Amino acid sequence: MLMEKLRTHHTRDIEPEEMADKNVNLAGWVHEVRDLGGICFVVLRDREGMAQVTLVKKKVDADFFNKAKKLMRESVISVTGTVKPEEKAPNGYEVLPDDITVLNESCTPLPLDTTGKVEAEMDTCLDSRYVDLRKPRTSAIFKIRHEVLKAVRDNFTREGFIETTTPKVVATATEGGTSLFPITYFDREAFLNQSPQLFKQILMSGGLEKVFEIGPIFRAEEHDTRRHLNEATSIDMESSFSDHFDIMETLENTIVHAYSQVKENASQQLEYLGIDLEVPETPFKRLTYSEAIDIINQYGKEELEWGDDLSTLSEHTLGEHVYNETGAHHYFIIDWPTEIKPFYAMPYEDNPEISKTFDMMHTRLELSSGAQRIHYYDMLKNRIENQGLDPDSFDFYLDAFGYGMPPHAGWGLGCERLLMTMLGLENIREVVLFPRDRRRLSP
RNA sequence: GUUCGGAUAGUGUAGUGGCCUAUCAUGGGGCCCUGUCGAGGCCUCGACUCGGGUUCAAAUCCCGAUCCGAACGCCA
Repeated sequence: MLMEKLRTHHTRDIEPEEMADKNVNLAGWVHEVRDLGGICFVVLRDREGMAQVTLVKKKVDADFFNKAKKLMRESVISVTGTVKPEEKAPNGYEVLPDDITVLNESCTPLPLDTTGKVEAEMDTCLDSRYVDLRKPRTSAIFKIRHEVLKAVRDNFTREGFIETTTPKVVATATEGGTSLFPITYFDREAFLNQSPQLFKQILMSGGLEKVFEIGPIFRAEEHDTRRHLNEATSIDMESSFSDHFDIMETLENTIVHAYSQVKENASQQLEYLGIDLEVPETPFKRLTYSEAIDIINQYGKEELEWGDDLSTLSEHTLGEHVYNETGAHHYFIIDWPTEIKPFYAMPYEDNPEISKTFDMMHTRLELSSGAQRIHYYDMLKNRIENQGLDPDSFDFYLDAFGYGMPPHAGWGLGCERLLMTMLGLENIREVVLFPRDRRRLSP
């Protein structure tokens, strides 16, 4: 049998009135079988939706009827039949089958229920992702993820950025701080890269002017929360002849475009998830770090001093305060103390205690951080030394600053955090097909 | 890593010392049923994480292990 005969249409392609009495081939999984005695409904599910296949006992061959009602849930089938508009059927039509071919029978019992009658815990779902993904709710998340990534690419492209890919296997623990995963690279030690940061800056020296990258980042931190992954997807950009305020606008535009494209192109998926998506309004509120500390000290349960990093609790205090004041989830914290930001952050010329940096927050979570970068060789080398790092291990990076590095700025945005906040999901693992966390290495 | 909580059929659960031959739902098998859409009715199958201990008696109490969840911490 030729493969194209297995399917002529997806379930959603069928227009009941236009296609009445037409012959179609559907292919997919047996979602459910409802045997009422004299009539039997087989619900076929494909990626796009579901179709009801109806068999009337009196009108079809007895063997065919008995075979259909014994179909196992989640077996893969192909159905040849005619379209019949039918008000009583779920999508306004049903298919009266001439033949049902079992392409591959499913075992029983299933590792989890795909129909939504019985919930499964996340661990169960992740262990059996191949079945979990057949739940319309789960696959909706990944269709939306696709729309987000597509929108992000669209937005960068229309703003004149070019897409790049940089190495994920790197020679040195480039930035200190976070732990890296060591690997063996032939006879040498290497690491999985924690961020494309240094490479995208080198590309500014390379004259590409505006670049972006969407790719994996790896962090060997033993964190154990619902918002951390050890392998995540980072949306990164770097832009020459720009300062931090310029790229904050790009970030706002990226977020807004992602939201509006999802709203436009994934309405069915949003419905599955029960989400009425609100596109955020720009500009996002800009709060200085000093103002943030004042708010936390005034409204929070802890005292922070200027120069402290924000704790989880204080992020929540701040996020809730901003939401109550503005009704918006997204906001910026700008002008951070230079000391608590990475070595490449550019200090203000008139006040080097603070830097041209920002974090972009969602009510309970940091989504992005960015900065204008230091583009002067000597200044950068000093900052590396001041932070207790060895400038020699940064040669491949520092060299790029000696031969015409333009002023530039950039940010990194966590793809998964963007998605989880967009969809109001509690656990970041829900938006990753095969999440890597402290404990999970397979599937 | 710290603190707290949990582990019962394939899945999700009820069950705080004897009434457990373990509840309910879903699912599998069987029977009935012509319009279901979480179809319905009847029958049936299928489980107490592991190892010690206390007790006449442990799913239940205690100790240890393993695994899981939540908050925090860590996260240039």
